[in-house]
Amino acid sequence: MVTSEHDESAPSNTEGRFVTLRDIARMAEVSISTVSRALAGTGLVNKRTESRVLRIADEMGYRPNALARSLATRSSRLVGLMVNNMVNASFQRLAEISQARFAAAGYQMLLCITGDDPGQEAAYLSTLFDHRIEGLLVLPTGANSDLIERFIAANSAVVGLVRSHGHENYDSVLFDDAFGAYDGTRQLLELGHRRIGIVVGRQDTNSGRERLAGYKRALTERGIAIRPEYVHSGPFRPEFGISATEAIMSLPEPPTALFSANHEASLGVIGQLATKGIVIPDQLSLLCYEDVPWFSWQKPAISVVDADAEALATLAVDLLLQRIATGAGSRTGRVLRVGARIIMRDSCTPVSPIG
Amino acid sequence: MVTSEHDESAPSNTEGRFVTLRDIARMAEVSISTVSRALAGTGLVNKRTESRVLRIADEMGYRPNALARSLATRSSRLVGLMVNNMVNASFQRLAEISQARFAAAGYQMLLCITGDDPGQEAAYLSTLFDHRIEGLLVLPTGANSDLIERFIAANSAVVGLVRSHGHENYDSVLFDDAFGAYDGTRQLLELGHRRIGIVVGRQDTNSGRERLAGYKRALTERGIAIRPEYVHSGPFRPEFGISATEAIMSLPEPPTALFSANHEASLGVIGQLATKGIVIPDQLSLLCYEDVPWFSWQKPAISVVDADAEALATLAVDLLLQRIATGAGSRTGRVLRVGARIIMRDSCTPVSPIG
DNA sequence: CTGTTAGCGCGTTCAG
DNA sequence: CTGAACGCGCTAACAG
Repeated sequence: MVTSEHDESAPSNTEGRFVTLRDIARMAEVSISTVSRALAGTGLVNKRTESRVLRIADEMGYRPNALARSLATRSSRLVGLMVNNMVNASFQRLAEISQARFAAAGYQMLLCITGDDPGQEAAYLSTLFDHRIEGLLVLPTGANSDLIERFIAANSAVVGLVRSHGHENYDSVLFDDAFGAYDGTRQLLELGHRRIGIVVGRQDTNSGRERLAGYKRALTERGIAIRPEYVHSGPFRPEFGISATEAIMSLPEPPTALFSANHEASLGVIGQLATKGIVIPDQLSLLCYEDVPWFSWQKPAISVVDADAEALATLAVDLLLQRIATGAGSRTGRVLRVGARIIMRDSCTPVSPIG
Repeated sequence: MVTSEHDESAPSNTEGRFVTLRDIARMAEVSISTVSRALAGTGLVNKRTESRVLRIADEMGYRPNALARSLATRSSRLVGLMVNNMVNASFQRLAEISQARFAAAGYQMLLCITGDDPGQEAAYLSTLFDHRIEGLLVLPTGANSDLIERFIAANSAVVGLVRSHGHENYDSVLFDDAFGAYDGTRQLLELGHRRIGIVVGRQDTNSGRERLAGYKRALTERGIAIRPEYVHSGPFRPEFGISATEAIMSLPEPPTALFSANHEASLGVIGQLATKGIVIPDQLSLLCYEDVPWFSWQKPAISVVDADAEALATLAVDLLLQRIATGAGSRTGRVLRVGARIIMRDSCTPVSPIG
């Protein structure tokens, strides 16, 4: 009886139709609710019918319709990740880690890549809102705070990443660039360097400002005057690294150490140093910012201040998950910082006594 | 009348509730269907009421519930992207490009990162199925073809990426590694090299096998015997690059050119070459596989056979989109190849006359 | 042009 | 323990 074949078209799932609770209910000769309860494992169902339903569901290849479930439960179990690009090593780790952790927590992740374009960002924020995401991890351009506010108004959790524009209504987790640069500069100081150049990001960015500030603080603390000709701030591009390096190293009195605190420019810095035949670390100690695998395979291996993207990602996801679980709760707008760590390899040495 | 305030709690969207069609309908004093039609821009609505509805919807901050819409229309407008990791440059481009193109076509992308683990892959395939994705871009481990078949059985489009295990039921777009390696080797031959070493991937992978085959074919065509001591195949890890390089370059008669056709190993190859003090390209011409930005900033800049991830991504997405649009249609299981391109920089020179 | 009705697939009362 | 009935928010016939 149970295994009898009905000649009414059996929903054999060969033609674009999906197996639904009703199909199983018919087959098992019980009601939809019973099937639903059995599948949910509520324990409110007769053991024997439960296992029978489960078996039939399995045989029919049943898979719940997440959309329908979301609608009924009013919870989408969807989260959004919105970043600039996927090229930056930090964002890669962010995507990998958050995707894994969200999945483990039963959430699916919608990925959006803005290219740092406010227009794109606005469009994506709307779509994500439409999908009723329960949480948003966002590296904001700053131009769409109103759209972001909409999420928290609708009771979804938001955690900001990497950038903060001051007074948002949600928590943000940022790199502690000020301290990282401070610490990196101090290391150079420890090695005896007194003439330290820096290539840093644009001063209208968080990281650019903070890293420069850290550098200055370290120097000032040691009573060393800031030499304007030693500091170059500019765009996050390799080309800028070239020109800045050229300028700094052509000085009548060039530095003995260079802090390349603009990651994208580092490519140009390293290239230009090689072009000029400046040998590292003998003639110049080099310290970069943000670790990438090839740094450790360079000759000499490049020392870095690593921004620790893993830590940031982990913290951000945990925060978001917790926020989702506990409800919006307190909208403090805290700013958390994840510390940088210094990885000393072979590109920095004590300043030579004659230097 | 229209603007009168009802004392029943107005849905002012300040408390986690979302504005629905019904809210607008009440406010505009029309039926839900009229609102739906007005918002959909069907033109089946009186111009004046349409604009009024639109205005009210806007004022109330209405945003359609994508989940409910999906359920009603039986189309989720969701697609899935499933890859190994996000570190590989090819996958980054894949993610960026596909996300952008899908978004432009009105699809949202669910990202899944498998870590090349069949277990993870299986879990993700199920979740994606549950979400009723309309299309899937997948770099398959090969262990879950049954789960992938389920998608095409359910009439969703599938396009395979990078790997093919032979006889799948869906189209795949792969890199033309055999030709890329063949072409790269030929370039080296053109430069006069006759002793050419190769460091390549594991022979139980598609790319590993094909690249080695391409290398061999180029040599054979020129009547040059394959020297076993010149070919090293192994894992996709920098460490392997080190040992392979060490072995090859310690040979009594080392090659005059080295083809590092295992991208991950290239880091180690380059590092080890530097360690041994082998100067490129004077003592050895070096050709790598898969371009990354830092190759062009090395001194000398590294020549590469670039696998052209953009082309692959673009083609794959187009294929999938088209497949979604036209329905499953022919399930030919075609295998498309995107050609590699050679980017000659400074790491290869003609073999020296004395060499 | 508009309103009424009927689902989409599922969870969740509320009675039995 | 089980089934009937309702609703999630929206689209899609079907009448008027």
